[in-house]
Amino acid sequence: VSVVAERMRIGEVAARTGLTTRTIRYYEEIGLLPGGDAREKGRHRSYDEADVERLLHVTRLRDLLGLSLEELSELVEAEEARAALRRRWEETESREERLRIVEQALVNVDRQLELVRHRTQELGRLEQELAERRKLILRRRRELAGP
Amino acid sequence: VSVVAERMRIGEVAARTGLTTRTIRYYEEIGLLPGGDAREKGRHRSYDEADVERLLHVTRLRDLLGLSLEELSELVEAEEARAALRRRWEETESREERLRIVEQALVNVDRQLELVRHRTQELGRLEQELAERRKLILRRRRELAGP
DNA sequence: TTGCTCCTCACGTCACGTGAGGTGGC
DNA sequence: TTGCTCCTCACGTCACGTGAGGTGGC
Repeated sequence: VSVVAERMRIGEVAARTGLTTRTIRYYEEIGLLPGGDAREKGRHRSYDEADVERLLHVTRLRDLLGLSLEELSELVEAEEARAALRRRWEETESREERLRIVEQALVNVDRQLELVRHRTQELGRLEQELAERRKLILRRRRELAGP
Repeated sequence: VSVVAERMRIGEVAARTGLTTRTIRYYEEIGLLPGGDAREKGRHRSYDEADVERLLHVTRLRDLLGLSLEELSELVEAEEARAALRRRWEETESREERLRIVEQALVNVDRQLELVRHRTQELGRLEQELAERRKLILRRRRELAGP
């Protein structure tokens, strides 16, 4: 029993994602967001819940990993393909095809995990160095306050 | 016994920091890098070890924390003031002034530490969610491979 | 029907990249 | 003196911001 997808306009998507409408339109322009292919010029854009989640995920990767939009496109492209395939999941009775889809999803999430962990390590090193500096400062302060 | 500061030109600084000469000149242009105030137009720029370390630190904050150059300037401004004051450290016999310098350095490093830790937390949450997703995918794969 | 939101240009900005043509210093 | 590096414009690009003027749909 599938529910009809809740449709929203760009303003609501902007409010829910914290992005501007300009940014959302720009992402469609460069192909990062699919964008209703069959929209007549001048008519309003329409989005659903999946679009919001996609935007939230993409912008999180953008901010936390510092990726360019082109890199993001590549990273998420496979994911898109997966989503498209997943829509065919129900229709797909072939076990081999289902395995292919799942395998692809795994490669994808693993790539993202690797990037996140690498970043975390770099941040860890930076934190260590800052903490070391802090110690030095504290020591100097103690010496000054001392006898 | 202080050593005469090792002077280098912009190309060497670029090589050692991984930045382009254009970026280094741009940072000077916007005031992020002090830049030899008294350089005759057309003459070569000159840098020392401290400049290299400053650039390395600043670009690390830029990349890992995603700060704008203006935010970076503010964050590092206090640091610059500190460095300037530190040069006067030797000449400063006043205990109160030395304490002020050390106190300022502490505030500064603490601000940077807070930003780093906040980032680390956000990355941690993202990693958790991705790991969760990975589990789901693995479960699906098992089900497909099963009987 | 009236507002509010959305639409499409189109120019501005930030943080540089990329030459073009010319001078400096080991 | 000859190369190589550096110099200063100055225009291009990426990822949007910011209006201007006009239409769409509850």
